[in-house]
Amino acid sequence: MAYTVGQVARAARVTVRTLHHYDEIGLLSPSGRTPAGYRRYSDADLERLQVIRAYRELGFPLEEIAKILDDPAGDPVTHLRRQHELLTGRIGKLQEMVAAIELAMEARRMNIGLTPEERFEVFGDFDPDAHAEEAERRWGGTDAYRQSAERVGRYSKEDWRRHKAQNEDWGRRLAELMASGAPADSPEAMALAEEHRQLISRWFYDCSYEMHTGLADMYLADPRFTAYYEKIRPGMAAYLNEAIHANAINRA
Amino acid sequence: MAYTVGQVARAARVTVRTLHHYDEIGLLSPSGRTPAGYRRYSDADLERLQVIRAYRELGFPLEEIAKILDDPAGDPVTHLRRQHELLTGRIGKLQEMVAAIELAMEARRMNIGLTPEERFEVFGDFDPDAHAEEAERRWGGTDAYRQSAERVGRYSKEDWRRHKAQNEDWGRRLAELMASGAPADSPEAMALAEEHRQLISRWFYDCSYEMHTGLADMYLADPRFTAYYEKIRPGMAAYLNEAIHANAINRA
DNA sequence: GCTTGACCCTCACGCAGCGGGAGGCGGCAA
DNA sequence: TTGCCGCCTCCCGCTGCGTGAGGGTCAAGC
Repeated sequence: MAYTVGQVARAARVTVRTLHHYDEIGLLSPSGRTPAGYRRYSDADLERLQVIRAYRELGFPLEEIAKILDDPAGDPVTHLRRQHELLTGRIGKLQEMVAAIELAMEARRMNIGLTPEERFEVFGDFDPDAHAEEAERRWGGTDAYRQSAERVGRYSKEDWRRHKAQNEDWGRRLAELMASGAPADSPEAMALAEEHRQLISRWFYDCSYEMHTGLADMYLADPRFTAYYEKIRPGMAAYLNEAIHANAINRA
Repeated sequence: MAYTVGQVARAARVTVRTLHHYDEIGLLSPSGRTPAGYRRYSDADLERLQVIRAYRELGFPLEEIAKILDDPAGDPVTHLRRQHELLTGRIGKLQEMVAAIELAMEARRMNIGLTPEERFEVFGDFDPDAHAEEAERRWGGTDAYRQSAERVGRYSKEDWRRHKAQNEDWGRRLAELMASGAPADSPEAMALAEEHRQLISRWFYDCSYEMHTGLADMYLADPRFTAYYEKIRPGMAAYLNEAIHANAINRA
């Protein structure tokens, strides 16, 4: 029923100093003290600390947390609800960042240049002003980028050439399969989808089925990726998309 | 090709002051200056800043970022890959937090007391020592909790009584349906699952179909929730779980 | 009753990562 | 040449603690 600083600290995964600090600034003062001056925390204090920790974890400054907590309208359910919303929002933001990184990776893999703006888009909101201002040189430096094989990093030119050859070979076979009239969910198409996935995994990053379907959708959504595949053979972007999805479902 | 601080700041969504700071500590020094002393950033500087921002966003201290960036083995793909891993890891952590919050919400709704440990479990890793130390009073204070209706916050006793009545009525009807032998994916069962979802939404928090299936799984995984339903009628936890899933699939 | 080790207390300084302002020069459009 | 915006260099301030120093306390075991 009554806990010492140390106990509270361990339970709440914070340091004793942090509790001292919260006491100092009046955010969480223990409801009692022993004759010797030791802090004694009650269950209610623990509950308050829990809420504090949750908001902190979500990036709230202590002062604001104090305000929220002292708001008379702030019952526990309200906090939980708000935290739930904030969390799902943050998850969404992180997923966008993941998508942006996957885009960057695929752009490298396919040697597609990104605009400066896109390279910063990872961080969410986009200032339309900055966008407009930089729009002029949007397609300026990209062509130089598009040609440089060193962009993929530590791979040697030889490595890069081999990857490119494998990739082109794969593309040829997929084009042939399409020409043969095999449906996108045929075993042969799925096999080529799987090969595509493993090509990525071998050369770039571990590509799960989930990621793979994400990439597939990107190929349809982003005109540059679409163009990449359409240039190999018209209809290939959609065909590949379907084959990748079929493959993912089949393997799951 | 050469940008001023202001331009870079706007593009990268940071303040000029931040760029000054990065220059001061040598993390990102512009590759040139004008005769007047104005900082001039090159494309390479921008690219470096992009990587810096990404790691910062992931919570890395500047010093560590400097180390990572000056690591000769650190090519761009390595960074992207690492960032991708870190991001998915963080998403996982946040999803656990979401699950913990949903657990807390449902525990409140069903008037099930949580142990102090669980209430802090939101924050990930659990110290087994602290756990052992507190295990004694694990079931101590819970009974008092279990009885207090005020725990749900700002609802009046009257509100709470009404929710309880609705809830019990719903439980009775589900039990009757089970007794009638209707399968868990029958329209009637799905209707009751939907009612369950709306009961939650009306009284506590907006419950999406996705959340609802998450709750359903929790009912099976957590013995306290299971017990809650089994006490109404044996087999109800599994039955409800199936009905909720069927309902979610049907509405999607 | 006494020691011992873990735990608690109160200062008090330090640090990261900037924010924000003062005071002043530079660039360029009208 | 005037005005205005943007750039420069100090430099002080803030948050949220970390990390001692220096010293009391409590429960256990002898």
